[in-house]
Amino acid sequence: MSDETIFVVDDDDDLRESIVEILADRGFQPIGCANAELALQKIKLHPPRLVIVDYMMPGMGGMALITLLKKDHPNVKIIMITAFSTVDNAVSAMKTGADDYLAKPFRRDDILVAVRRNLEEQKFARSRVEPDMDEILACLSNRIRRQILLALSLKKKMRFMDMVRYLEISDHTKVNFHLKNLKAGNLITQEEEKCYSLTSDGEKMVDMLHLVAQKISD
Amino acid sequence: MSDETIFVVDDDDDLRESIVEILADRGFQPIGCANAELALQKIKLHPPRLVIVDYMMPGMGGMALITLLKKDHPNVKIIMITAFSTVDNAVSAMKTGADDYLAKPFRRDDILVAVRRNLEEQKFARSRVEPDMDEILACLSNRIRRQILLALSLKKKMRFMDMVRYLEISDHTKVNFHLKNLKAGNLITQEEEKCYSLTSDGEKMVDMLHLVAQKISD
DNA sequence: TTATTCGGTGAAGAACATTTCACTGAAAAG
DNA sequence: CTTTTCAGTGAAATGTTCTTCACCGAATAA
Repeated sequence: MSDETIFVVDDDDDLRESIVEILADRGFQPIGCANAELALQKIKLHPPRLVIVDYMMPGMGGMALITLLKKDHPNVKIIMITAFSTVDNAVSAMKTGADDYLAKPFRRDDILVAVRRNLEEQKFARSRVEPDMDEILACLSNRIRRQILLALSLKKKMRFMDMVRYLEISDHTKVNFHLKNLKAGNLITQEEEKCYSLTSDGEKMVDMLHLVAQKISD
Repeated sequence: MSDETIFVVDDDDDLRESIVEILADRGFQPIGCANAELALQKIKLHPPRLVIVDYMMPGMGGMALITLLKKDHPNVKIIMITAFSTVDNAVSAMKTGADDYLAKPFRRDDILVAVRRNLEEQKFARSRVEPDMDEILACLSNRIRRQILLALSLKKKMRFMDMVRYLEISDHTKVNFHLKNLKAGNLITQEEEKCYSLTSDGEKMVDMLHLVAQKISD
C-alpha cells in the first residue's frame, strides 16, 4: 500500500472525475474506477490505504465491494458516499466495514476533511498495534531471563551472587548480562541495598508465563 | 550444584560416617556435617543436588533446616532420616519439603536406592521444565510471524502471494522465511492447494497472543 | 509465443543476541 | 594486612536470526 494512493469507485463519471481532481490537487494520487469489478482487480495489484466507494452502482454494489475489500485488506479505510442517504443505510454501511459516510452532494472540503481524518486514523492504528509486544516477547524468549523472573517472584528480593548460585551458572557476568537486560526492559529493579526485585510489569510477566505454560500443556 | 555432591547432616557421628562411607563407595561425593548450622554455611558455598537430613538434632532441627534449604534452593532434593518415625512426622516432613523419608535403622541398600531414585527424579524434573517454551516464545517474538498467525486466524486459509500483499512486505522471500519458520514450529500447515492455514497449535498461539496483549495493556 | 505472476530455493551478508574473557574497586573475612 | 568474595564494566568472539540477492521452474495472461 503506497501511502497516498486513493481509489475512487463511482459510476457517475462527472462526480468521480471531480473527486479525483480535488484529491490530485492536494497531492494525493487518486485512481478512478467506474465499477466495483474493475476496482477489485486494480486494488488487488496495488492495495491502497483508502478507498472511496459509491453506495449504488450497476453490477456489484458498494456494499458488496466493501465486504470483499475488508476481507482481503482489513486495514484499508473506506469512505462511502451516497445520494440516497438514510440513517439505516449509514448504519448498515458502517457495520459492513465502511469507516466514514458522506451524503451527496458534499462540498470540496467535506471530502478532503474525511480523507485526511481517515488517513490519520489509519496511521495511528498502524503505529499503535502492539507497541511493546516485540520487546516483551523477545525478553521472555530467553530461558535464563525467565528463570530470573520466576526466581524473583518466588523470593521477592535477591542479591546478585545469590541469584548466580540459584541459577547454577558459573559465569556471573552472564547472569549480569540478563539482569541488565531485564532492568532495561523495566521488568526488575535494583534499589535497596543492591537487591534485585520485580517491578509491577515484571509481576505481570510472571503471571503471563504461567498462563502461557498452562496454554501450552493443553 | 555439582552433580554428585551429597550433604549428610546428622549429629550421630557413627551413623553419619557410615552413610558417608556407603555413598563414597558408590562414587558419590558425600560431605558430612554434624549440625544444621554448619550444613547451611557449607551448602551456601557449594549447593548440592541432594541433602540427607536427620530429623532430630541439637540446635536447629531437621525440619527447620529443610525449610531454609527449600527456600534458597527449591530444586534440591531432601531425604529425611529419623529414629522416631511416625506417620504424622513423615507427612509433616514431606509437607515441609522433604522428598523422601527413611526410618532408622535402615539397610545399606535402602539409603542407596533412595539417593539414586531422588537424583533420577531431579534430573527428570530438570529436563522437563518448560520443554518448548523457548521455541514458542522465540517464534512469537517476531512481529511478522505474529502478523501471519493473526492473519490466518482471521482468514482460515491464505495463498502465498495473498499473504505477502496482506502483510505489505515487498520481498516475498522474507515472508517465505517466516512461513517456513512457522511450519517448522508446527504452528501452520500448507496442505490443500498450497494454501496455508493454522494448525491446532497455531490456534492456541493466537489465543495466547490475545491473552498476552490483554495482560500487557493492564 | 512471450511476458508476467506465482511460489518457491539457497547462499551471502547484515544485524542482533549471547557468551567469554580480562580486568576493576569495594567490602568482608582470615 | 593479605586474601577472598561481591558486584560489576567493557571489549572481543561467537552464535542466531533476519534480510537481501540472484535465480528457478510452473502456471497463467496478453
